[in-house]
Amino acid sequence: RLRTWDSRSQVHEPVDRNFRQAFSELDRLKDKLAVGDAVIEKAAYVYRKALEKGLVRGRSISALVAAALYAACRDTETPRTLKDIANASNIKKKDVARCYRLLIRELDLKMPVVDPVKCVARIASKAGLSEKTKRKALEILKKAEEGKISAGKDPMGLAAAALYVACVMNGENKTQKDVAEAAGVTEVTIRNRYKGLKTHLKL
Amino acid sequence: MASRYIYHPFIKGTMPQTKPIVSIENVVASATVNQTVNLNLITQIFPDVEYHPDQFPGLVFRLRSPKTATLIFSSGKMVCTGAKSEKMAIQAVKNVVQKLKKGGIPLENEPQIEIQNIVASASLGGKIHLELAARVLPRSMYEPEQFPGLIHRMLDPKTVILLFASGKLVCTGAKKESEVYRAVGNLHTLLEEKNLMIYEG
DNA sequence: AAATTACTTTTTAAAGC
DNA sequence: GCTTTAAAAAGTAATTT
Repeated sequence: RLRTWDSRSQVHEPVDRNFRQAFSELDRLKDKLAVGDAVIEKAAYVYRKALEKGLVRGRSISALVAAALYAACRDTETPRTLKDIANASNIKKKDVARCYRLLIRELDLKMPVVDPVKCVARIASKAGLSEKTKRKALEILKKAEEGKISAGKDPMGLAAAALYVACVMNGENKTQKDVAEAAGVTEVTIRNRYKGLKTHLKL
Repeated sequence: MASRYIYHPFIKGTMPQTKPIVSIENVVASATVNQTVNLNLITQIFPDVEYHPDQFPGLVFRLRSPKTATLIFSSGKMVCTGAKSEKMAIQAVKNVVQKLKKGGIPLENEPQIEIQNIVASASLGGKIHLELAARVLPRSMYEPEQFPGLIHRMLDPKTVILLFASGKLVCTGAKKESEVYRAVGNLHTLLEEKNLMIYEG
């Protein structure tokens, strides 16, 4: 599928040379992150817009490709974290985040806010939690969102805390550390979110 | 919190639901004495200064009052940070130059001073629906995984405001204190117009 | 598990790498 | 781009007690 872009890149302009490098990078990340063609196509579209706007000038192509891919994941609601993209691309999370914000600013992109509900499935499968616990966590999360406790908080931390509470309620033998590691947050964050859930939702 | 200011938007008799409380937190000023300066000589006369030329070309000259840190370069240009008002920033630079003169550093000119940036914090009287604000406010970004506040770029006055769910905010980029008050007032009005504020207590 | 310290974001100038 | 300086906001994190 990337062959159409490759053939377009046959014309030897500096821009096409940049494209080829970006596309091969995207193709490599596609397998590492196991994302679909639609996500890669969106990432390529975003990258092209960035190139047209001259945002690549003086910047790492790899970092911008990674940022474009993260933007595509966010836009398509594909659950990939900044850390996932950073690890797959060997670029510091801080740099991917910086380039991502640049793309949002300069290309006037509007991204949906990460939904904690979508984080639940990933954490639950990584930690090996039951369907019942997952469903309970979703209920807890919905009450939390209604209660306006979510604003400004890391969606992963919220989802992890909801799952931990659900584990306790269902008697699943999972420690805070188990859930924290699966979510990529610390136990302290789970404890802090747990406090909020406990007080505001009377759990 | 040095200079505290309470914003009064009820100019035409329309009483707002809250009055923002603004505090100027940091003022950055640049200055020049229009002549080169021997930084090593300053280090000899003022043993408390920090100067590591291999790390950074500027010398750090700290004042206890006004509590500021001034970077001095061999070109005679300076950057003063930490002041709580435009006036304090200007006075700080004058104090630094005066101390250098009294210490025996040959300076002939008065410093030319320019305010470059003002950082302020403020509290609007209610909580904010950040998620909704992210969708309706132009030039705004809200990424809770990266930072808890919404980043809004205001065109006039040209400033950047970090808005938090608590209704507190940080305004930066202003070059005059009056621009800070105008920016906060503009955002407050905008948030109320678009029903993005939540007044509870 | 509470406290402390420290880092994330934004802004701005300076001289040099 | 980076380096250094200051400052606030609220969240997350790494250490220490």
